[in-house]
Amino acid sequence: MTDRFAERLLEWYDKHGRHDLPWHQDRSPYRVWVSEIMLQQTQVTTVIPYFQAFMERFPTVQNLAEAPADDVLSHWSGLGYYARARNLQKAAVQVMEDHGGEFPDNQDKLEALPGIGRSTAAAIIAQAWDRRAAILDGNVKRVLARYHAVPGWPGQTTTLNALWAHAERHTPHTRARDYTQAIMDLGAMVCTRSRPACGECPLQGGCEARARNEVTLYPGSKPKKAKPEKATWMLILEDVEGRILLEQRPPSGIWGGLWSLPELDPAYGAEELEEACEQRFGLTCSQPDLITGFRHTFSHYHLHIQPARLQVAHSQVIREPGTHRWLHRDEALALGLPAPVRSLLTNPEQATLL
DNA sequence: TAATCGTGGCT
DNA sequence: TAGCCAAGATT
Repeated sequence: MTDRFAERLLEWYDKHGRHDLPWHQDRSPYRVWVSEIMLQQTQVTTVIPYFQAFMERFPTVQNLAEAPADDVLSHWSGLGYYARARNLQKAAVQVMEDHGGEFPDNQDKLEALPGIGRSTAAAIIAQAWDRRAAILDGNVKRVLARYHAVPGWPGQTTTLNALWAHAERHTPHTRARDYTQAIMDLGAMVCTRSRPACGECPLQGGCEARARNEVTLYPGSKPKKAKPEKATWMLILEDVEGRILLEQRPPSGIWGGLWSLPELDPAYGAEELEEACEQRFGLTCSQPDLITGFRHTFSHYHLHIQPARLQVAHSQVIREPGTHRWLHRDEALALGLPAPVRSLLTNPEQATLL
Protein backbone atom coordinates (compact mmCIF):
# COMPACT_ATOMS: atom_id res chain seq x y z
CA MET A 1 0.00 0.00 0.00
CA THR A 2 1.44 3.29 -1.05
CA ASP A 3 -1.64 5.48 -0.64
CA ARG A 4 -3.35 6.23 2.65
CA PHE A 5 -6.78 4.80 1.87
CA ALA A 6 -7.33 3.00 5.18
CA GLU A 7 -5.74 5.77 7.21
CA ARG A 8 -8.02 8.47 5.81
CA LEU A 9 -11.03 6.23 6.08
CA LEU A 10 -10.40 5.40 9.75
CA GLU A 11 -9.88 9.05 10.59
CA TRP A 12 -13.27 9.83 9.07
CA TYR A 13 -14.86 6.85 10.85
CA ASP A 14 -13.70 7.99 14.26
CA LYS A 15 -15.57 11.27 13.80
CA HIS A 16 -18.59 10.34 11.70
CA GLY A 17 -19.06 6.56 11.66
CA ARG A 18 -21.79 4.48 13.29
CA HIS A 19 -20.50 3.21 16.62
CA ASP A 20 -23.57 2.13 18.54
CA LEU A 21 -25.73 -0.17 16.47
CA PRO A 22 -27.33 -2.93 18.58
CA TRP A 23 -24.85 -5.60 17.45
CA HIS A 24 -21.94 -3.32 18.35
CA GLN A 25 -22.37 -3.99 22.04
CA ASP A 26 -21.07 -7.38 23.13
CA ARG A 27 -19.50 -8.49 19.83
CA SER A 28 -19.60 -12.19 20.55
CA PRO A 29 -19.24 -14.40 17.47
CA TYR A 30 -22.86 -15.49 17.91
CA ARG A 31 -24.28 -11.98 17.97
CA VAL A 32 -22.05 -10.84 15.12
CA TRP A 33 -23.05 -13.86 13.06
CA VAL A 34 -26.80 -13.39 13.55
CA SER A 35 -26.52 -9.69 12.69
CA GLU A 36 -24.49 -10.39 9.55
CA ILE A 37 -27.01 -12.95 8.31
CA MET A 38 -29.94 -10.64 8.98
CA LEU A 39 -28.16 -7.78 7.23
CA GLN A 40 -27.67 -9.73 3.99
CA GLN A 41 -29.57 -7.75 1.35
CA THR A 42 -31.50 -6.06 4.14
CA GLN A 43 -31.28 -2.50 5.38
CA VAL A 44 -30.05 -1.63 8.85
CA THR A 45 -33.25 0.07 9.99
CA THR A 46 -35.26 -3.00 9.00
CA VAL A 47 -32.97 -5.38 10.86
CA ILE A 48 -32.75 -3.58 14.22
CA PRO A 49 -36.10 -4.64 15.75
CA TYR A 50 -35.72 -8.20 14.41
CA PHE A 51 -32.25 -8.48 15.91
CA GLN A 52 -33.43 -7.31 19.31
CA ALA A 53 -36.35 -9.76 19.43
CA PHE A 54 -34.27 -12.62 18.07
CA MET A 55 -31.55 -12.14 20.66
CA GLU A 56 -34.08 -11.99 23.44
CA ARG A 57 -35.67 -15.25 22.34
CA PHE A 58 -32.44 -17.05 21.31
CA PRO A 59 -29.67 -15.57 23.50
CA THR A 60 -27.13 -18.29 22.75
CA VAL A 61 -26.23 -20.56 19.86
CA GLN A 62 -27.41 -23.49 21.97
CA ASN A 63 -30.86 -21.94 22.40
CA LEU A 64 -31.07 -21.47 18.65
CA ALA A 65 -29.91 -25.00 17.91
CA GLU A 66 -32.50 -26.51 20.23
CA ALA A 67 -35.46 -24.30 19.28
CA PRO A 68 -38.42 -25.53 17.21
CA ALA A 69 -37.98 -24.62 13.55
CA ASP A 70 -41.40 -22.94 13.59
CA ASP A 71 -40.23 -20.65 16.35
CA VAL A 72 -37.18 -19.55 14.38
CA LEU A 73 -39.20 -18.90 11.24
CA SER A 74 -41.83 -16.91 13.11
CA HIS A 75 -39.08 -14.60 14.36
CA TRP A 76 -38.01 -14.15 10.74
CA SER A 77 -41.51 -13.45 9.47
CA GLY A 78 -41.50 -10.25 7.44
CA LEU A 79 -37.73 -10.12 7.09
CA GLY A 80 -37.62 -12.07 3.82
CA TYR A 81 -35.14 -14.53 2.31
CA TYR A 82 -36.33 -17.27 4.64
CA ALA A 83 -33.59 -19.69 3.60
CA ARG A 84 -31.42 -17.51 5.83
CA ALA A 85 -33.47 -18.56 8.86
CA ARG A 86 -33.36 -22.25 7.95
CA ASN A 87 -29.61 -22.09 7.31
CA LEU A 88 -29.10 -20.16 10.53
CA GLN A 89 -30.52 -22.97 12.60
CA LYS A 90 -28.70 -25.64 10.60
CA ALA A 91 -25.46 -23.79 11.24
CA ALA A 92 -26.28 -23.47 14.95
CA VAL A 93 -26.69 -27.23 15.15
CA GLN A 94 -23.38 -27.72 13.36
CA VAL A 95 -21.61 -25.34 15.73
CA MET A 96 -22.96 -27.35 18.66
CA GLU A 97 -22.21 -30.78 17.20
CA ASP A 98 -19.02 -30.20 15.20
CA HIS A 99 -17.38 -27.35 17.10
CA GLY A 100 -18.40 -27.95 20.72
CA GLY A 101 -20.60 -24.85 20.80
CA GLU A 102 -17.75 -22.48 19.90
CA PHE A 103 -17.68 -20.68 16.57
CA PRO A 104 -14.72 -21.54 14.33
CA ASP A 105 -12.44 -18.53 13.91
CA ASN A 106 -11.07 -19.05 10.42
CA GLN A 107 -12.36 -18.29 6.95
CA ASP A 108 -12.67 -21.83 5.57
CA LYS A 109 -14.49 -23.31 8.54
CA LEU A 110 -16.88 -20.39 8.70
CA GLU A 111 -17.66 -20.69 4.99
CA ALA A 112 -18.44 -24.36 5.56
CA LEU A 113 -21.42 -23.34 7.66
CA PRO A 114 -24.67 -22.94 5.69
CA GLY A 115 -25.55 -19.34 4.86
CA ILE A 116 -22.01 -18.02 5.34
CA GLY A 117 -20.17 -17.05 2.17
CA ARG A 118 -16.88 -15.31 1.60
CA SER A 119 -17.92 -11.81 2.61
CA THR A 120 -19.97 -12.84 5.65
CA ALA A 121 -17.16 -15.07 6.94
CA ALA A 122 -14.74 -12.17 6.63
CA ALA A 123 -17.15 -9.81 8.36
CA ILE A 124 -17.47 -12.20 11.30
CA ILE A 125 -13.68 -12.56 11.60
CA ALA A 126 -13.17 -8.81 11.53
CA GLN A 127 -16.05 -7.89 13.82
CA ALA A 128 -15.82 -10.69 16.37
CA TRP A 129 -12.05 -11.14 16.60
CA ASP A 130 -10.75 -7.87 15.15
CA ARG A 131 -8.58 -9.80 12.72
CA ARG A 132 -7.74 -8.78 9.18
CA ALA A 133 -10.27 -10.08 6.64
CA ALA A 134 -11.57 -8.39 3.49
CA ILE A 135 -15.31 -7.98 3.04
CA LEU A 136 -17.14 -7.09 -0.17
CA ASP A 137 -20.75 -6.14 0.35
CA GLY A 138 -22.86 -3.72 -1.66
CA ASN A 139 -21.40 -0.69 0.11
CA VAL A 140 -17.79 -1.74 -0.42
CA LYS A 141 -18.48 -2.61 -4.05
CA ARG A 142 -19.83 0.86 -4.65
CA VAL A 143 -16.95 2.64 -2.86
CA LEU A 144 -14.27 0.61 -4.62
CA ALA A 145 -15.90 0.65 -8.04
CA ARG A 146 -15.93 4.45 -7.85
CA TYR A 147 -12.53 4.91 -6.26
CA HIS A 148 -10.85 2.77 -8.93
CA ALA A 149 -13.35 3.39 -11.74
CA VAL A 150 -13.86 -0.35 -12.12
CA PRO A 151 -15.83 -1.01 -15.31
CA GLY A 152 -18.72 -3.44 -15.59
CA TRP A 153 -21.37 -4.48 -13.09
CA PRO A 154 -20.54 -6.64 -10.05
CA GLY A 155 -22.45 -9.62 -11.43
CA GLN A 156 -19.67 -10.17 -13.95
CA THR A 157 -16.83 -12.38 -12.81
CA THR A 158 -14.04 -10.11 -14.01
CA THR A 159 -15.60 -7.11 -12.31
CA LEU A 160 -16.15 -9.05 -9.11
CA ASN A 161 -12.57 -10.36 -9.12
CA ALA A 162 -11.22 -6.84 -9.59
CA LEU A 163 -13.32 -5.56 -6.70
CA TRP A 164 -12.18 -8.38 -4.43
CA ALA A 165 -8.56 -7.64 -5.31
CA HIS A 166 -9.00 -3.99 -4.41
CA ALA A 167 -10.81 -4.97 -1.19
CA GLU A 168 -7.97 -7.27 -0.14
CA ARG A 169 -5.33 -4.70 -0.96
CA HIS A 170 -6.93 -1.86 0.99
CA THR A 171 -7.74 -3.83 4.13
CA PRO A 172 -5.21 -2.82 6.81
CA HIS A 173 -3.40 -5.12 9.22
CA THR A 174 -4.45 -3.06 12.20
CA ARG A 175 -7.92 -1.94 13.29
CA ALA A 176 -9.56 -4.52 11.01
CA ARG A 177 -12.82 -4.28 12.93
CA ASP A 178 -13.04 -0.52 12.65
CA TYR A 179 -11.95 -0.56 9.02
CA THR A 180 -14.67 -2.95 7.85
CA GLN A 181 -17.27 -0.92 9.70
CA ALA A 182 -15.77 2.28 8.33
CA ILE A 183 -15.91 1.37 4.66
CA MET A 184 -19.49 0.15 5.03
CA ASP A 185 -20.45 3.35 6.83
CA LEU A 186 -18.84 5.43 4.11
CA GLY A 187 -20.88 3.59 1.48
CA ALA A 188 -24.07 3.95 3.49
CA MET A 189 -23.63 7.58 4.57
CA VAL A 190 -21.39 9.37 2.02
CA CYS A 191 -20.74 7.27 -1.07
CA THR A 192 -24.43 6.58 -1.54
CA ARG A 193 -26.02 5.21 -4.68
CA SER A 194 -27.74 8.46 -5.57
CA ARG A 195 -26.55 11.95 -4.64
CA PRO A 196 -23.22 10.92 -3.09
CA ALA A 197 -21.74 13.56 -0.78
CA CYS A 198 -18.35 13.65 -2.46
CA GLY A 199 -17.49 16.95 -0.81
CA GLU A 200 -17.52 15.23 2.59
CA CYS A 201 -15.64 12.14 1.47
CA PRO A 202 -12.23 11.45 3.05
CA LEU A 203 -11.22 9.60 -0.12
CA GLN A 204 -12.17 12.28 -2.66
CA GLY A 205 -8.53 13.09 -3.39
CA GLY A 206 -7.83 9.64 -4.80
CA CYS A 207 -11.22 8.82 -6.30
CA GLU A 208 -10.85 8.06 -10.00
CA ALA A 209 -14.57 8.30 -10.78
CA ARG A 210 -14.68 11.73 -9.16
CA ALA A 211 -11.63 12.84 -11.12
CA ARG A 212 -13.53 11.91 -14.26
CA ASN A 213 -16.73 13.52 -12.95
CA GLU A 214 -18.45 10.16 -13.48
CA VAL A 215 -19.21 9.09 -9.92
CA THR A 216 -22.78 7.97 -10.49
CA LEU A 217 -21.75 5.86 -13.47
CA TYR A 218 -20.14 3.40 -11.04
CA PRO A 219 -20.75 0.65 -10.35
CA GLY A 220 -22.26 -0.30 -13.69
CA SER A 221 -25.93 -1.25 -13.58
CA LYS A 222 -27.14 -4.73 -14.12
CA PRO A 223 -28.93 -5.42 -17.42
CA LYS A 224 -32.67 -5.32 -16.81
CA LYS A 225 -35.13 -7.96 -17.83
CA ALA A 226 -38.89 -7.86 -17.97
CA LYS A 227 -40.63 -9.47 -15.01
CA PRO A 228 -43.10 -12.21 -15.95
CA GLU A 229 -46.63 -12.03 -14.60
CA LYS A 230 -47.88 -14.94 -12.52
CA ALA A 231 -51.15 -15.49 -10.71
CA THR A 232 -52.60 -17.63 -7.94
CA TRP A 233 -55.77 -18.23 -5.97
CA MET A 234 -55.31 -17.68 -2.25
CA LEU A 235 -57.94 -19.41 -0.18
CA ILE A 236 -59.42 -18.17 3.06
CA LEU A 237 -61.16 -21.32 4.25
CA GLU A 238 -63.12 -20.55 7.38
CA ASP A 239 -64.95 -23.07 9.55
CA VAL A 240 -68.04 -22.48 11.69
CA GLU A 241 -65.89 -21.51 14.67
CA GLY A 242 -64.12 -18.80 12.68
CA ARG A 243 -60.87 -20.70 12.34
CA ILE A 244 -58.81 -20.45 9.17
CA LEU A 245 -56.97 -23.22 7.37
CA LEU A 246 -53.21 -22.68 7.25
CA GLU A 247 -50.86 -24.71 5.08
CA GLN A 248 -47.13 -25.12 5.55
CA ARG A 249 -45.24 -24.47 2.35
CA PRO A 250 -42.57 -26.87 1.05
CA PRO A 251 -39.05 -26.21 2.39
CA SER A 252 -37.68 -24.91 -0.90
CA GLY A 253 -39.01 -22.25 -3.21
CA ILE A 254 -40.78 -19.01 -2.46
CA TRP A 255 -41.66 -18.54 1.22
CA GLY A 256 -40.07 -21.94 1.91
CA GLY A 257 -41.19 -23.50 5.18
CA LEU A 258 -43.53 -20.66 6.05
CA TRP A 259 -47.14 -21.14 7.03
CA SER A 260 -49.48 -19.59 4.52
CA LEU A 261 -52.95 -19.71 3.08
CA PRO A 262 -53.63 -22.64 0.72
CA GLU A 263 -53.26 -21.78 -2.94
CA LEU A 264 -54.85 -23.13 -6.09
CA ASP A 265 -53.81 -22.98 -9.71
CA PRO A 266 -55.16 -19.86 -11.44
CA ALA A 267 -56.41 -22.09 -14.25
CA TYR A 268 -59.39 -22.87 -12.01
CA GLY A 269 -62.35 -20.64 -12.64
CA ALA A 270 -64.16 -19.08 -9.70
CA GLU A 271 -67.02 -21.52 -10.12
CA GLU A 272 -64.61 -24.43 -9.90
CA LEU A 273 -63.06 -23.47 -6.55
CA GLU A 274 -65.68 -25.24 -4.49
CA GLU A 275 -65.09 -28.51 -6.33
CA ALA A 276 -61.31 -28.03 -6.16
CA CYS A 277 -61.44 -27.62 -2.37
CA GLU A 278 -63.45 -30.80 -2.17
CA GLN A 279 -60.87 -32.70 -4.19
CA ARG A 280 -57.77 -31.15 -2.69
CA PHE A 281 -58.73 -30.98 0.98
CA GLY A 282 -61.80 -33.19 1.26
CA LEU A 283 -63.78 -30.19 2.49
CA THR A 284 -67.36 -29.29 1.81
CA CYS A 285 -67.43 -25.57 1.13
CA SER A 286 -69.85 -22.79 0.35
CA GLN A 287 -69.74 -20.82 -2.87
CA PRO A 288 -66.63 -18.60 -2.82
CA ASP A 289 -66.69 -14.90 -2.02
CA LEU A 290 -64.10 -13.16 -4.16
CA ILE A 291 -62.10 -10.38 -2.54
CA THR A 292 -60.28 -7.58 -4.31
CA GLY A 293 -57.04 -9.03 -5.65
CA PHE A 294 -53.67 -7.34 -5.58
CA ARG A 295 -50.33 -7.56 -7.31
CA HIS A 296 -47.27 -8.49 -5.26
CA THR A 297 -43.88 -7.72 -6.78
CA PHE A 298 -40.90 -10.00 -6.26
CA SER A 299 -37.36 -9.57 -7.50
CA HIS A 300 -37.99 -11.63 -10.59
CA TYR A 301 -41.72 -11.64 -11.24
CA HIS A 302 -45.08 -10.13 -10.41
CA LEU A 303 -47.63 -12.29 -8.64
CA HIS A 304 -51.32 -11.46 -8.85
CA ILE A 305 -52.91 -12.78 -5.70
CA GLN A 306 -56.65 -13.39 -5.94
CA PRO A 307 -58.14 -14.17 -2.53
CA ALA A 308 -61.32 -16.21 -2.23
CA ARG A 309 -63.24 -16.81 1.00
CA LEU A 310 -65.17 -20.03 1.47
CA GLN A 311 -67.19 -21.20 4.47
CA VAL A 312 -66.45 -24.78 5.51
CA ALA A 313 -69.07 -27.00 7.08
CA HIS A 314 -66.82 -29.33 9.06
CA SER A 315 -63.19 -28.48 9.55
CA GLN A 316 -61.25 -31.58 8.75
CA VAL A 317 -58.44 -31.98 6.30
CA ILE A 318 -57.86 -35.53 5.26
CA ARG A 319 -54.80 -35.10 3.12
CA GLU A 320 -51.36 -34.18 4.45
CA PRO A 321 -52.43 -33.69 8.08
CA GLY A 322 -48.94 -32.61 9.24
CA THR A 323 -48.88 -29.59 6.98
CA HIS A 324 -52.31 -28.14 7.75
CA ARG A 325 -53.74 -26.41 10.78
CA TRP A 326 -57.04 -24.80 11.67
CA LEU A 327 -56.17 -21.65 13.60
CA HIS A 328 -57.84 -18.49 14.78
CA ARG A 329 -56.58 -15.31 13.21
CA ASP A 330 -54.35 -14.28 16.10
CA GLU A 331 -52.87 -17.76 16.35
CA ALA A 332 -52.08 -17.69 12.65
CA LEU A 333 -50.39 -14.31 12.94
CA ALA A 334 -48.08 -15.75 15.59
CA LEU A 335 -46.67 -18.13 13.00
CA GLY A 336 -44.19 -17.20 10.32
CA LEU A 337 -46.32 -15.79 7.54
CA PRO A 338 -45.44 -14.21 4.18
CA ALA A 339 -45.89 -10.45 4.25
CA PRO A 340 -48.86 -10.28 1.83
CA VAL A 341 -50.63 -13.09 3.70
CA ARG A 342 -49.99 -11.30 6.96
CA SER A 343 -51.49 -8.10 5.63
CA LEU A 344 -54.44 -9.99 4.19
CA LEU A 345 -55.20 -11.49 7.60
CA THR A 346 -54.37 -8.35 9.56
CA ASN A 347 -56.61 -6.02 7.59
CA PRO A 348 -59.74 -7.98 6.74
CA GLU A 349 -61.64 -4.67 6.65
CA GLN A 350 -59.57 -3.70 3.62
CA ALA A 351 -60.76 -6.77 1.77
CA THR A 352 -63.58 -5.65 -0.47
CA LEU A 353 -65.96 -8.26 -1.74
CA LEU A 354 -66.21 -8.24 -5.48
C1' DT B 1 -23.08 -18.23 -15.62
C1' DA B 2 -27.54 -17.17 -14.44
C1' DA B 3 -31.63 -17.78 -11.78
C1' DT B 4 -33.61 -17.81 -7.32
C1' DC B 5 -34.75 -16.03 -2.96
C1' DG B 6 -38.47 -11.07 0.15
C1' DT B 7 -39.39 -6.97 1.81
C1' DG B 8 -39.29 -2.07 2.36
C1' DG B 9 -37.12 2.41 1.29
C1' DC B 10 -36.02 5.63 -2.12
C1' DT B 11 -36.54 8.39 -6.33
C1' DT C 1 -45.05 5.21 -9.56
C1' DA C 2 -42.80 1.57 -11.17
C1' DG C 3 -38.40 0.18 -11.02
C1' DC C 4 -34.10 -0.12 -8.63
C1' DC C 5 -31.61 -1.76 -4.91
C1' DA C 6 -29.91 -3.13 -0.11
C1' DA C 7 -24.39 -5.58 5.34
C1' DG C 8 -25.15 -12.12 -0.41
C1' DA C 9 -25.58 -17.10 -0.60
C1' DT C 10 -27.04 -21.07 -2.90
C1' DT C 11 -28.05 -24.00 -6.67
